[in-house]
Amino acid sequence: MTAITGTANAERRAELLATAAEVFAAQGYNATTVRRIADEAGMLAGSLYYHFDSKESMLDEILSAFLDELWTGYDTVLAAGLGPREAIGALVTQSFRQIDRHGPAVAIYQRESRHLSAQPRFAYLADSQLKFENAWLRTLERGVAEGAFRGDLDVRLVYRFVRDTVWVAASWYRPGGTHSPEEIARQYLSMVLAGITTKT
Amino acid sequence: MTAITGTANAERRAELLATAAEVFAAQGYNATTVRRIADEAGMLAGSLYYHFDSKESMLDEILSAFLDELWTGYDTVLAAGLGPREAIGALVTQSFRQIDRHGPAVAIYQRESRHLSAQPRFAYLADSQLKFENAWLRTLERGVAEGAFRGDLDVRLVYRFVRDTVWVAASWYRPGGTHSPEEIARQYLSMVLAGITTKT
Amino acid sequence: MTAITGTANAERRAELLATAAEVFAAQGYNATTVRRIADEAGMLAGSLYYHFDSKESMLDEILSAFLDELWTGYDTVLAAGLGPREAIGALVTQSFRQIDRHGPAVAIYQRESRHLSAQPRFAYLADSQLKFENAWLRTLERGVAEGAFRGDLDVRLVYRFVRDTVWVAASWYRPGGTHSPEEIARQYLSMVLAGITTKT
Amino acid sequence: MTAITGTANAERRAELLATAAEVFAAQGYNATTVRRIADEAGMLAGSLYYHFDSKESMLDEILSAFLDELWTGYDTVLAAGLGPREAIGALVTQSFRQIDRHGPAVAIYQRESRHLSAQPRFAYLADSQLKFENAWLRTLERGVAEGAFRGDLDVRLVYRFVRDTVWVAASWYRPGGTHSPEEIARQYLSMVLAGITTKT
DNA sequence: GATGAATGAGCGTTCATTCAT
DNA sequence: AATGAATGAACGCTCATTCAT
Repeated sequence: MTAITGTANAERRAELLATAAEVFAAQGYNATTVRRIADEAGMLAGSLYYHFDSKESMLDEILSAFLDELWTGYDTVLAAGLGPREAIGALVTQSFRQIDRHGPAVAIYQRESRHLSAQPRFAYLADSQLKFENAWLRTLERGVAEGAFRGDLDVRLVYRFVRDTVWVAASWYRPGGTHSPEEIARQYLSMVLAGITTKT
Repeated sequence: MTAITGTANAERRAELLATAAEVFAAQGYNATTVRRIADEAGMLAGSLYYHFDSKESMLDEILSAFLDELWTGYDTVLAAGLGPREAIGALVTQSFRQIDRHGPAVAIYQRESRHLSAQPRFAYLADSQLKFENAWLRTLERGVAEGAFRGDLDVRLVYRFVRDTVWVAASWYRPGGTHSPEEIARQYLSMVLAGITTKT
Repeated sequence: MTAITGTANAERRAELLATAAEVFAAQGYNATTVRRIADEAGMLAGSLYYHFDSKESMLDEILSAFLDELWTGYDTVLAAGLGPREAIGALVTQSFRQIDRHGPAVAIYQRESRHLSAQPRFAYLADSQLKFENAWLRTLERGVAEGAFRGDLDVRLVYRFVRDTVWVAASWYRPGGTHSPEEIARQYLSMVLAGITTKT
Repeated sequence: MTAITGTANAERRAELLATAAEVFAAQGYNATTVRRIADEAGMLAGSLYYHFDSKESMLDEILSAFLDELWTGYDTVLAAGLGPREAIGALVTQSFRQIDRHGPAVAIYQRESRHLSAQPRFAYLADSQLKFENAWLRTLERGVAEGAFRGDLDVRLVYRFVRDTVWVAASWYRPGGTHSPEEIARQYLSMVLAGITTKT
């Protein structure tokens, strides 16, 4: 009984969060009213507070759930002991899969994370950002050291170039379109890798 | 005397707009209160309305001034009759110069233009966007036709790749840093062009 | 249960509108603050917006409800096929009844209708005004043609005279005073009719 | 020198007050902005404060100047020792002349005096109102006592009837129209007097 | 006498949130 | 679980007023 209710409860929460994420992504967090989310979910604004503490806690759950999944994928890649080129390829592909599966969350993250990370509650965004930066920078530096990547470029610039190149796609990518995430990843990689690898 | 006053007036407006642009860029347009802009400018909220009609008209002036300058530069490049590679290079360099000079405006444009362009007042954003897309797509297609650029990639994907790659830089670029806009443009171009040009 | 709630809801709206009408009538629409209405209703200003879209929509509801009732009464009189003297008498009596029942609305109408009717939302005020004028003028002209009313007076002047004479009473009439609306109508009529009817 | 300046000064004040009165009459006192008056006078809002202490003091001057003139005329009539019928006639004619000469002031008085008279500064409005009421009531009562006016009507009702009948005309009367104030007075009187005098 | 720029109080309105039912 | 009604803080904006120039 309790288990069933708990599951039903969890499902309802997930549904509501998915709805909220879509609206946040479409209109921006600040510009989204709680009433709008409730409308979309077929209830009144006040009723959402039975399920969630606040508008902010909805945002929090959306972003942390996304980051949890993201890091599960990334950590697997990083632990696989791949060479620099393959590692970069795997990370990019992972990223496009996340964009495909968590499009709204990615879009929210892109738009809001900078100013959110100043708040204690969202400090984990800054942590994640740092961990992310470290993972990429180390992989790139390893590639330069091994002679796989060009050494004449500022590594931080390359990092930002690759990072932005990938994540910004969330602003136009729509699931179910012409290209699968893997196909987009393939084309992106063929450009990006050509730009940063040494000529052989 | 009148000339001096006129100039002083125009300077004050420009100062206030620069202040507003910085705050809009840092916090987002919606999240920025008119009181915050006034604080930053050392006056009271109501006083801003002596200089501007509304918060929205400040945004309007910031964005249209930016786009005017941008297109002055772009039109010069596009009318110069350059080859595809050189044209892309010149456009990218122009863009980084704009980021250097109008950083906040670029950041605001990135964040807000999608939903703003639905309003009649900001229809020019959609027009600009279209003109921009045409300029880039034609240059890229010309490059493919002439054999300068790779023909195995989706041209729209390449367009988005290059476009985002450049403009997203506004989100981290700070004037007066280690690299000049021209240096950043040079490094970006050496990556981007390697990714899209045919191997010779 | 739903019916009770629906009724309660409608009653609350009506109460709030009556409160608003009194304040509007006492201080003028523009000079009345939403906070004042809310005070009078025992709530906070923002709470009124749960019930109404705007201050203007309160005004709109007050005026259109009044005009609806007014025309219900007038149309009945006009359709009854009375002679000119009896028709004028019935219209005046109807008017005093409206003043008795909708005193504040009448006062608001007197004070605000001229400038309101320029706004599209309140165009119905101008329509009503025109219909009103037509009804009175035709009745008066019929009376002149039939020899019941004096022909030596400017009919439009007579119209204004009678119209103002009646409606201005709303500015001093208070329900529950010494005279009933019917008694006031009787005395008014005995003056007005003596002034405009031919001597027999 | 001082005299000339003083006169020029007084003329400028009078011009500005006339302008203000027209705007107050057309839009209502509260709805009129100081800036609007200044626009109409060809200056900036702040400049009016060289001539007047405040918006309220403009209103004050307009109303008290009007009442001063009104009472000059009324007092002459009341001191002339006329019979009730002639006295009423002379007062009504005086009133229409005031409407003709001080239309805007009369309109402002009609619209604003009730709520203004609660303020100490405008207590003279209530005084004037009282004096006015006394003059009319005594004249009417004298007429009833002498058998000139009907005794079967409530005198206060008759007073309000005649008073409103006259003053409300300010809301539609425009100087220079078809009828002169004397002609309007004549027609009004022929109706009003027929309504209140005894049949002979 | 008049201007230009600012003040400061207050306005209509929005919205996240609360809570009795 | 959800509703209906309300709160209270904040927002964009207006406007009478001030004052150095």
